[in-house]
Amino acid sequence: MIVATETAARPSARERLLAAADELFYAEGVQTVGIDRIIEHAGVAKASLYNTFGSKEELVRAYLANRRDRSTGRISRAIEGVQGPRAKLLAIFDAQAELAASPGYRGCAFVAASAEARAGGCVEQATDDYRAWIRALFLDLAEQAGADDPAALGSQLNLLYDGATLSARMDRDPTAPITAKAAATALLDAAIKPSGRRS
Amino acid sequence: MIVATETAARPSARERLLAAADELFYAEGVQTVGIDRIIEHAGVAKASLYNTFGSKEELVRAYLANRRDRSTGRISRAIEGVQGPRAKLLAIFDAQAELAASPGYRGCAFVAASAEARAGGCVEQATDDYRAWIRALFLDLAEQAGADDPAALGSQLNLLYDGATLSARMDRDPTAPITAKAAATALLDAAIKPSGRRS
DNA sequence: ACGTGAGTAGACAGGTCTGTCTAAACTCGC
DNA sequence: GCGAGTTTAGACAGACCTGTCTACTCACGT
Repeated sequence: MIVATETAARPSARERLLAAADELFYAEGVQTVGIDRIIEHAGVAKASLYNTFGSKEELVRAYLANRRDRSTGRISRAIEGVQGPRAKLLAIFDAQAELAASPGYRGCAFVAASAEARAGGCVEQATDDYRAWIRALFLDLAEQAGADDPAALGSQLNLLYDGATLSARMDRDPTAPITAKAAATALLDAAIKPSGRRS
Repeated sequence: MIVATETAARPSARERLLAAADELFYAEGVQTVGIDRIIEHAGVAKASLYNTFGSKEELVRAYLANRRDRSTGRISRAIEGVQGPRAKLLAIFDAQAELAASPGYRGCAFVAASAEARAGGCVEQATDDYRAWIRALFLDLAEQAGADDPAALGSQLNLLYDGATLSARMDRDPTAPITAKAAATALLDAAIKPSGRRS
């Protein structure tokens, strides 16, 4: 088994391909960007791509898996230093605001990929995985926060999160997560009856 | 000028092309569906398409304009029989719920088209028009409802509306607008201080 | 020095796409 | 009937796409 040069001096062909795919697929769309653009941007030969991934679809799958890991990792990191479920929930929107304000932001990669892919393909599966993770996170934190109806609160906050994603993309408005956070605050206040101690 | 057969017995070639484009573009995507599929589904010759619209891009533009007119018309109809701005705002979500539960629903056509098109094209312009109309509607009703901060409330409700659109599509969950309506109710209660009369 | 294996450049096949063009068929007022 | 304009079917051009294949280069362990 040859596992050398994994994190060697210069990035391997696989890493350069993944980096190029991430950049181009996200910026212009999975369907729009062709293989030739990818390999040109990565600086590798076409045969290297097909030796490494086997097909474009497999490259798309790897691109989405990479996006999922980075997104869930970013959110996890954003809330891990925050104390209390209520503050954690609001910190999710702060992290989203920071992301939406970063240059080159074009909305959720899964929404874009899903709009281009046909139903039932590998894109749909990756999308379902990613969205299930976020949904579970909102539900978990809503339970921890002591909501009267955690499922309802979690869904509502998730809706705000999705809406901010969509608006930031479609309206090119990086302040959408800020608006969502304000609405989330109001929903939290309404959904959590203070049981003894005040905020 | 020849303007006969506008609404004659059998639909004109233009109408059949538009109907075919609406069905196929919405179901499978603007980029994915080719000219040949459109003309086959419409039952017209390729030359008729290019004589009528001139290019595929122009057909896409007509498709989106048609979608916009039907969407804004549907929303206008849904709220025109409802008394009071608060009830009108909630009726928007009822209309959305009905739409999301209809067979073949695949989310917002503009979101899908925007994900496929390149930035700056005619799709972006049509999308901006449509979204500006909805944004103005939410702002107008929030003002009429007497919100303390109409701009904030309008944006927040718009965010819920967008989130429900996205979730209904991505999660294949037609109940998302119902969830959004519940959240909208809570936001309305929090944003409108009762000034004299009760609900 | 040499063989091995990975990477490279690029031609190529087979398919699909948009858009043009030709020639035949059809419609309809007269 | 007839002639003018419209519609039709389909071939075609030119571009682009994915994926395969050949031949060459280069690093490297032994």
